[in-house]
Amino acid sequence: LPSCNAVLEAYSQLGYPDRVRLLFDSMPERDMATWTIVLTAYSQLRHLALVEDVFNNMPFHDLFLWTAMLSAYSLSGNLSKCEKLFLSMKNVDFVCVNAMVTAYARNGHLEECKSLFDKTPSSNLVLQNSMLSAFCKAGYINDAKTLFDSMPERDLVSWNSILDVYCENGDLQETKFLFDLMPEKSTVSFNIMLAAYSQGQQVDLARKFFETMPEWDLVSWSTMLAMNTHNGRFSETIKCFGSMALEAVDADLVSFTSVLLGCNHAGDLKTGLLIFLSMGFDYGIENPTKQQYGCVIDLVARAGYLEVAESLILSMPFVAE
RNA sequence: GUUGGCUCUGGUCCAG
Repeated sequence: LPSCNAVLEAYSQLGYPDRVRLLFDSMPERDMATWTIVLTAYSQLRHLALVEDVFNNMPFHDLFLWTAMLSAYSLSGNLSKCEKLFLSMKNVDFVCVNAMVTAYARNGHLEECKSLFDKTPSSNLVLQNSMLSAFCKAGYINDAKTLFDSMPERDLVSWNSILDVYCENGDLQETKFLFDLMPEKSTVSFNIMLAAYSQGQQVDLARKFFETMPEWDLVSWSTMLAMNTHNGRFSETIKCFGSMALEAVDADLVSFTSVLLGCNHAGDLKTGLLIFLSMGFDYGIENPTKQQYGCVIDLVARAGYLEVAESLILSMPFVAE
């Protein structure tokens, strides 16, 4: 059973919800861990109905499962259900309180977030990191800095969070200063620094910095794609998209959006269509969003193929506006 | 003496 669960969790982390489902259905016995893994897998899909179904059909509930459910409500924007569940819980621990703190922050309720944080007797590192990130999201730079400075210990997440505060605030100098000061760095740290250059309109510096990065993940590439598109450097966007494939980093919905926007701005119908089709055929992205359909329809229509544009509109999986 | 839950980074259309 533990090994089954481990495989189940691996499928979930790799993003294979279908396999999670298949394995789950075929498992002869299941324990609490099994259910929690499945619930978490579904909640990452943002498919709340499915998650609630699992939760309600559970024979037993424990703290882990409740926390996973809190997180599911939080991710899907159901703050009131989240809060209700939290208040109904008899025992809570740090992980669970932290999930609730994050839920408030994620859904724009900084007051409640801060209040729960302050109310929690002995804070810990993760909780403080969540609060840091909450201040960042709300643009409370000074509160973030005060908290960061007062923390008895800091880990990589703390540093990345405070780095992001200055990056989001558009303070390139301070971001760079902190970045150089960091005791250790991860790809996330590099990605934040890259975003700071990009936000500061320092396209050339960003490009240079990108070259020096120890490794690139999907976020690094997406940041570059978006930057090139925003600055009207369409050929760079396409070049980037090609390099990304060469590095075997699979583009996702976010990175495709930047590329399609680039095609749109450049009025490159041929490339836009190729990319749009490749998204489904080669990358298995079956659910283009309105924004992506919008790019392609715009391109097609501007090129004068009004009938094609019309049939595209009719083929969309949602109602046209 | 590790089978499961929480914290950090990317596109933001539409609307206004």
